[in-house]
Amino acid sequence: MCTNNTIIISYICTMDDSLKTNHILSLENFLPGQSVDCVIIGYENHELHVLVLKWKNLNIWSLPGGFISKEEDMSNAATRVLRDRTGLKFPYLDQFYTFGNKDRNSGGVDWNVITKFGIEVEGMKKWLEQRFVTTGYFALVDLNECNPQPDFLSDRCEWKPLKELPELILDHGLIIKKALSHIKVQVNYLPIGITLLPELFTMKELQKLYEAILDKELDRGNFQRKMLKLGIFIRQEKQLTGAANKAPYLYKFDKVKYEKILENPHARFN
Amino acid sequence: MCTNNTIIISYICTMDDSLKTNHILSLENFLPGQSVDCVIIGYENHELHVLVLKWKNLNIWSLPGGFISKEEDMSNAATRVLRDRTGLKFPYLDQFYTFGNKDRNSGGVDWNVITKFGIEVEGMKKWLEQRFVTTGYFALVDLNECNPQPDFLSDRCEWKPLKELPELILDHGLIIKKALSHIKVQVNYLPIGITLLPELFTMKELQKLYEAILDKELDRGNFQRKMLKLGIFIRQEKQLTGAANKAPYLYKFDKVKYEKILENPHARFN
DNA sequence: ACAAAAGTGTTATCCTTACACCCATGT
DNA sequence: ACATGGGTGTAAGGATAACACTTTTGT
Repeated sequence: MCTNNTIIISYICTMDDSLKTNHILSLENFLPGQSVDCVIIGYENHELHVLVLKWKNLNIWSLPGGFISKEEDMSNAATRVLRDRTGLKFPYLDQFYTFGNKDRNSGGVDWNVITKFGIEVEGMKKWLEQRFVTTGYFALVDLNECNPQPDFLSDRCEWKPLKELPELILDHGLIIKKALSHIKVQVNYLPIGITLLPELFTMKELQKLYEAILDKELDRGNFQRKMLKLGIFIRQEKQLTGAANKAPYLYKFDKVKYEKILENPHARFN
Repeated sequence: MCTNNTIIISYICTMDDSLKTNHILSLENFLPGQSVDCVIIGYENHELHVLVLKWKNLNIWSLPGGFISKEEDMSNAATRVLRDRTGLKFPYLDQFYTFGNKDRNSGGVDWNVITKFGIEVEGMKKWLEQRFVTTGYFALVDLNECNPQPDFLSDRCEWKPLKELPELILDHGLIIKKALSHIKVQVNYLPIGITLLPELFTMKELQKLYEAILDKELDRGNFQRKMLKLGIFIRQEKQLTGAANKAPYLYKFDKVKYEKILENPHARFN
């Protein structure tokens, strides 16, 4: 049982080195009935995107998630999931809500499907069928720095724009909604731009990002003035767009000043 | 084993009637390694208070908490704990954070003390010693409407002002801190006044409440104007204080208008 | 009369909003 | 020349902050 489990668990959960050497990996090494799910958010083409998994040979989609080793902090489990799916080392990641409804993961999924995945682990099906309480984490990432990797249940790991999200298993759709509304409410306290945009960006791009998060249009001139007044931007030379208009400036963040300003409430967008 | 457990569990967890009739109550009926803790907040004498428990015959203090039945939603467990400790039927209660550090409840407590409590349940000590992930809920209540009741571990259940909190077990101090900072950040979206103050109150009292939550002083005149402009107050006749000054008006909330205003951001206090 | 606290007023300053205007660029 | 979108300007209205003035009440 151990050898088999060791293989599987290395899929479920790429352990930290410290955990690897100290423990035999098997389902008993995880907290029963507890999991983490990650809403990994990126931004491209003026739209927010979420990273989702498609299950092997099936038209079933889910959020990336994982179990919590008895030897690790819960936040570590979330970091692990995020790292395994994206390759990112120092992501922005935070907890936003814990989903504990009794029936949240009963029904909707026939766990017999895992037998088709070539997974033969003693107790695996029973493990997956038990009642789970899951804690939702959200990550803000630069989509272009990610290298999406499917997990042991899935054959695809893809960015989907919010408006084209497939139907997701269980309450994963609700989990995404909750993450987005959390980000919307907390927008003034989160490092939105610095995590979701590439190193260099235009004010227009930053504005479109805020518009996507707040789900409403903002005035161009006012946005620019408000943002620049924060004093956390470094203006670069002009961009040579080749478009039929004035070339916009490129900006990058003054990371030191950004850190300071996040501690206290700053520019407000309502 | 069952009879004994049934008695104990009725202390740990006053079940809903629906649960009572359907299940034999024993430790196996609870989610292992998962709990809820409640930061129950009241307001009196210009200070925020938290409801805490003192363990039987010991100088050990903790937050009221409980376990989650396999047959109930997690939020129901929190409501149950709150109801059992305060008698309140329709409290304002919300989740704010889940604490999942590996070592959060290892060390610090010698669970052998429970043998002194006259509790003899098979596996009880082991149950309490396992690693727990706990979800924090906060409640905003009218302190005068509460009827504090100790649980099976405690002989006292008391309101303590924030500045006179005793040392608490495990990470319960941290849990309170996190709850307070959550309330501070969310203050404009929470029904602060309507839950924490009695039916009738003066503007001065409301101001002192906001000052306690925000931990800073506010200008009297500006506070009054800002609040009243919200249009959610009904002015009553003057109060006959007997103090050597002009008698202040009493107010009560217009609950219908209050509901509406909480949905959208309203008056801001920073 | 006086102190104390309520209720209300005043003013300068800042922020927000909704536009308008000019500038640079490629077709 | 002209359309397109960037950068900046402006003026009205609202919100904020600091403080002053008046009113009520018990001693």
